[in-house]
Amino acid sequence: MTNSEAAAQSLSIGEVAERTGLSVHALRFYEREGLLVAPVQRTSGGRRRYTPFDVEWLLVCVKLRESGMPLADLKHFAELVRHGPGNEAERLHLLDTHRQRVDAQIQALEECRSVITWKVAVYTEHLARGAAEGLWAPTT
Amino acid sequence: MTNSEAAAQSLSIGEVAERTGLSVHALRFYEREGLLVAPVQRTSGGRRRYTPFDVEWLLVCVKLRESGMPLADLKHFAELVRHGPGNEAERLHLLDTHRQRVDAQIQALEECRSVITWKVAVYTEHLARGAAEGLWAPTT
DNA sequence: GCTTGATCTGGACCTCGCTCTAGATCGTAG
DNA sequence: CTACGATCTAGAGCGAGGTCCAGATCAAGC
Repeated sequence: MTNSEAAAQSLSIGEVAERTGLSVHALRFYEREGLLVAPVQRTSGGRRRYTPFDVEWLLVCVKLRESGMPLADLKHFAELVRHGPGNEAERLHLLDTHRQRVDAQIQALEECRSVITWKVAVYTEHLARGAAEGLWAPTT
Repeated sequence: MTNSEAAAQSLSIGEVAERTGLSVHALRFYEREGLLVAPVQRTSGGRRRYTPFDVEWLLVCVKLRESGMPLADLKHFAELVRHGPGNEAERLHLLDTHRQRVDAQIQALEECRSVITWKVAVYTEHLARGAAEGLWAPTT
C-alpha cells in the first residue's frame, strides 16, 4: 500500500465519530486514557488521521463498553495488544472473564424482564376491570 | 393486624439492607430522594421501621435499578403509586417503556456476546497453533 | 485574502449513584 | 449503671465516564 492509498483510507476524527457512535470528545478522551493500541497518526497540520485498523479497534471497544466492560479493562486489553504477540493467553482470559459477566448480565436482565412483565400484566388487568380496586400492593 | 403484630413484622434498616442487598446508606439515600411510596415509620426513639410492604417495594426497585432504570424514573413511579389509584395507565406505560429498553439491552448484550465469542475463538485457535503468527488484526 | 467550519490543547466541569464522615443518640446485654 | 453496637442527621466526597469551554490553528471554497 502506498502512502497516498493509506491517506485515502484514513479518516478524520469527525468521520470516525460518525462511524463509531462516539463523540469527538470521547475519541480524544479515549486516546488520552491510553485505550488505543497505537498513537493516532497526524497530518502535517496536527489533525488526527485514523486508519481502518484504528476504527475497527474502536468498534470493538464500543461493543465491549456497551456490554459493561470498564475503561480500565479496555485499557489493559489495549496494552496487551500493543505489547504484541506472546500474551494471547492473557487476552483470552480477559475476554472470557468478560463474557461470563455478560452472560450473568443477560440472565439478570431476563429475570428483571419477567418481573416487569408480571407487573405490566397486573396493571393491564386492573385497567381492564375498570380499576375497580385502587389499592396497590407490591405483590399483586 | 394489631399494632404489636405490625411491630413484630417490621424491620430495622440493617435488616432491610441485608434482605435487599442495598447498603444502609443507600436506603437512607433512596428515602431522601423520594423513592419510597410512603415515609418510613419511626420508633419513639427515631429509628426507622420498615414494613413488609416497604421491603417488597424496595425489592422491586432493586430489580428495576439492576435493569438500568434511572433513579428519576423510579421516583416518578413511586410518585404515581403514592398518588393512589387512577393513574394505572401511566404506571403501565412507564413499565412497558422500560421493558422495551430491557429487551433492547438484552439484544445488544447478545450481540456483544457473539463478538466476544468470536474473539475468544480467534485467540484460542491462535494459541492452539502455537501462536505462529503474532500479528493481531482487529478482524481476525 | 477572507470566511467558515472542523479540529487542536489543557483543563474545568458535569451527572449519576451512591459512600463516607462527624458527632450525637438509642437501646440492649451484662 | 456502663458499654457497645446500631442508628440518627446533614453534608461533604468520590469514581466513572465523559462533556464542554476558551482560545488558537488548520483547510477548503469563494
